[in-house]
Amino acid sequence: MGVKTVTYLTISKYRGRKLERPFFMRGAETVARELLGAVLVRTVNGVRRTALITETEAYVGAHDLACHASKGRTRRTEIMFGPAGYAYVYLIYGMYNMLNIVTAAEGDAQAVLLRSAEPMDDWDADLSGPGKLARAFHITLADRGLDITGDDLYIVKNPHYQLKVTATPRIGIDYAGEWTHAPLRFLGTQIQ
DNA sequence: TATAAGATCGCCT
DNA sequence: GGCGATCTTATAC
Repeated sequence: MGVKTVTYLTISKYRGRKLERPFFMRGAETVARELLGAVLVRTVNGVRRTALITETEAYVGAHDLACHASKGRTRRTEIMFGPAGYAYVYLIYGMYNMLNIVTAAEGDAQAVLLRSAEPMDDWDADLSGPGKLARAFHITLADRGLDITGDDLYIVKNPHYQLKVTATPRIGIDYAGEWTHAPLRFLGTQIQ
């Protein structure tokens, strides 16, 4: 597995359209691919922070043994069975929050994990991992169920701006049997 | 009520 | 490359 060495252009005047609920009401794989090159936006400590999404993973439903929803409909996974466009946040290893976005139809427990991003607009931050990304955007368990199409946390995409997409197996799911090697992790690299 | 393990990271050698 | 931190969740007793 190679180290990411691509340097992204700073797009300080990035403009795009805020993603509304229908965008998320599709399969997690499609949403995960199309989120590459989109921009995550949140105002943290009074400062508007933006980051170009460069790595995602799709968790495609209760039949996906890597997906937490494969354990069934529990208090933890309840949000994933709900409508699309809301945050599924959980704590891993006792210290890192993971930011996911619920996708697909209500009752179909799919979600996309945001794994890494490139800070934009002169923001000096390391967003090169899901724990670091969530920490920098101040995502915590208190944000479970947050509406991703609302005013607090949202995503903007310029359909004319595309990244080259590479698919690989997902990280850290060796327990997932036949699903361990499914190419559902997506990396976006700049097209020259 | 108790226990084991986890969609990670940072520090160590 | 290995390992410890730290706590929620699911599952077992």
